[in-house]
Amino acid sequence: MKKSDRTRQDILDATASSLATAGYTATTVKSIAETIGMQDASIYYHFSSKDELVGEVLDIGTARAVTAVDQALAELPDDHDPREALRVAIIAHAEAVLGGGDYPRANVRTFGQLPPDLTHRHRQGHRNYGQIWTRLIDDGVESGALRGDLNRSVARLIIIGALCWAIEWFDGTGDVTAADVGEHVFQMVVNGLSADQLQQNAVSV
Amino acid sequence: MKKSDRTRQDILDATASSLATAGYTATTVKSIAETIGMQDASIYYHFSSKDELVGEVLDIGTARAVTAVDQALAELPDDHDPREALRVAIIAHAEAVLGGGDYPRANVRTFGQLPPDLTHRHRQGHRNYGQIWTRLIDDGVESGALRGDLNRSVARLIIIGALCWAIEWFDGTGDVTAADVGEHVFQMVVNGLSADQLQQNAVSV
DNA sequence: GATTAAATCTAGTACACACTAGAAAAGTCA
DNA sequence: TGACTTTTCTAGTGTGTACTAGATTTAATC
Repeated sequence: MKKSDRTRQDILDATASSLATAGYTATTVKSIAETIGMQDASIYYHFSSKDELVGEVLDIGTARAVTAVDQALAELPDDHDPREALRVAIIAHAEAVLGGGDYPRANVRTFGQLPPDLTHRHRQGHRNYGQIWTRLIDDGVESGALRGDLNRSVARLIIIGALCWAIEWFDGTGDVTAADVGEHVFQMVVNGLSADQLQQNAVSV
Repeated sequence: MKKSDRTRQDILDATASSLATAGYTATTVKSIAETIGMQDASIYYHFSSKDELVGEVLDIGTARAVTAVDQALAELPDDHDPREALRVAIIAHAEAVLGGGDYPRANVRTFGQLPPDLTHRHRQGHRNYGQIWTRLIDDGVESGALRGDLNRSVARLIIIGALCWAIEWFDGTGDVTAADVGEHVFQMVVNGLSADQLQQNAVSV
């Protein structure tokens, strides 16, 4: 019983790592098995198919990202500015996906590469995650902190997109951290790049 | 001579379409051949390998995106505001990648799914494209129109990322157009979401 | 230590893929 | 029409993939 759990975890970890760096297609059952020193057939004692294994990795990734953002928001004071909530959520997302473990990275990295079944399976998870952001933006607009002349859904997807695409170029080397990327996204989408804007939250990297 | 050119173009078009909607792995030589009513082996009379064919599609896509942005910038008056240049470039990119043909879409859609050889082959093209944006941001900062306290490289990648990721959710249905997406990206990253900001370029969708 | 259960391995199957060789067909032009 | 070229097809090869069946080993229990 114990042995099985440990091996199962090893398989999940190896899969998450491979998905995060190599993508879905390049992540083969054989390569996963090799990483943990097993034969590929042995994987099937623990998981019934590649996609069930991948699906479980992606579920964990979604859960971790949601937890990271929820936790960051929970730590805010009760009377926080809606913009501060957005800032905290953006940075939490950036740290989870860029600086965090392989699971959330696997999730974003393989987005758009998955077979239809897996794509469909995770649509609901993504919707739930999107609702966190919908609420943040709605709060901001309704409180008057954020402008209301833009399409909120488009705005939400642009924020998430800027963050998700960062996985394609951010490598953690250099002196820009995952939190720095989040701070930049916040500065840009909330305060704007324009020099005419307020810069009370200016940051230099 | 004529027949061959037409067939070759059909193959390129079918490949671009498949890459843009299904991605690299799901785009098989057989599926391309089926689309244009041929046997898969016949493709090899026109192209020596799948990756040479895909590479050519991606080259065309890059070229079209570059042309679209360059052309939009060329139409600006000589004394334009650097922010207006950024706006025009962002909208041109959005229209080329979201509303344009399959070739630029194929380029963005397959980014991160390509085998190492193809990735390497297109790195230079992407670098050249990035330089257009580097120049736009540098102009803005040096003229004082854009704030200079942010990392320009990170800012550039965030803008491009917000635009590129839109391909994952934008479908052209509904009443949001590709240009609307571009306008939103501009409004957000330049003027900012914050209600405190200037809204002289406000847009409603 | 013997018996049972859990975990892994060996050795395969079937299939989809990119790609090849050579025959057949279609097109070109005197 | 007939000779020639260009284009496409038929029929395959080899490779890598997910996955299976059954033997074999390792661990747990009495």
